[in-house]
Amino acid sequence: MRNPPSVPPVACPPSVEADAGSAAAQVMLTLPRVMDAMRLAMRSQIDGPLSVPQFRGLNFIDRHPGGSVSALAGFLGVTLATASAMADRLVKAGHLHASDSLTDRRRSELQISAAGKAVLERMRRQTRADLARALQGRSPQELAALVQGLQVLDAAFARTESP
Amino acid sequence: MRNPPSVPPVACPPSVEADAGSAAAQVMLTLPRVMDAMRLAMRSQIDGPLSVPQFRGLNFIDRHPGGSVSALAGFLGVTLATASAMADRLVKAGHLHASDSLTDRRRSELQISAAGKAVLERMRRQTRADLARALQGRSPQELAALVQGLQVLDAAFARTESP
DNA sequence: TGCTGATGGTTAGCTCACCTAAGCATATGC
DNA sequence: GCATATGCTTAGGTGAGCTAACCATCAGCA
Repeated sequence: MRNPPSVPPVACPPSVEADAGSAAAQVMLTLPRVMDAMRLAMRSQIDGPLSVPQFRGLNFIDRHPGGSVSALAGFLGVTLATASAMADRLVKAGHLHASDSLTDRRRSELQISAAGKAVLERMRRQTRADLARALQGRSPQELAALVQGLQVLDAAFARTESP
Repeated sequence: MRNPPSVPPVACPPSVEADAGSAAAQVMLTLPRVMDAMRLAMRSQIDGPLSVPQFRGLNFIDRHPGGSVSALAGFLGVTLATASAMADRLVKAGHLHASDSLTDRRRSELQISAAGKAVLERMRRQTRADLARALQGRSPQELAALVQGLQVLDAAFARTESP
């Protein structure tokens, strides 16, 4: 049981009190709401109706060309079966193509297609714009606070993604 | 142009630059990851396997006893059909019970059951504890930044929930 | 060399969360 | 009193997730 450091080494004292518990409560309150908005923003895309998981998966393959289904599953935090099904749908939709690895014939290597890249790019921009619109009107201070807060979250929940 | 009240004007200048666009990008990056962790924390509950939407729904009814299916749908941001199905499952699971309204016989009034209340309470505590554990080790400053950031998000995406 | 176990994927079968479309019952407004 | 609006359900579909069972293939080793 540690008592809180009596004098936190900050130049600028935080204006809200927070411990891990109340931060957790705030996460439970806020995140689902915003995810809803994000899902909505993505679904309402004119042409490229990628779900949030599909968007993440496509992004992953974009950044890791030739990545395997297992790697995809690892990144998404789902089972192999789930990732396999998702890759299947993305291939069927023409966003990905899969080829057998030459060095390990069990493996299948995923590549993003030109069409997939285009969709991805459009989705990125559009969704980002939609979210940005919702954040319009927040002051620069608020936005800075938001980014900082999310970076903390990110660090706390980072799954080790290999470079 | 109002100056923004939810977060008091900070005396100390933000250490990150942020505009709505980059904040949006950070949201897209971070939120899905953390939602995954939250889903996981909820599913791994020994006894009360509520999904995130079910948890939210149960919470809503807990705070709004006698709430209708429409109200539930409105809160969750889903169609009536979806909310109806969800209420059905929750009733079947014994977490909720539904009764016909006396004043409007189309309406059905949802109440949380004692069992539901117990499950809800346990889930709340457990999930909160799980998330808090993930946030363990963050400094008080970081946690304060997180809470502030989330409050900004919350304000930006608040759906008007009736009193 | 051949067995054994780990790894990579797929298939089948299930639940839940979404949706749209269609339909039924009740309220309400003119 | 009839048209319209509201509350909800049913039917049918997709995607995301799971477990369990299974087939390949690879790698270690006796």
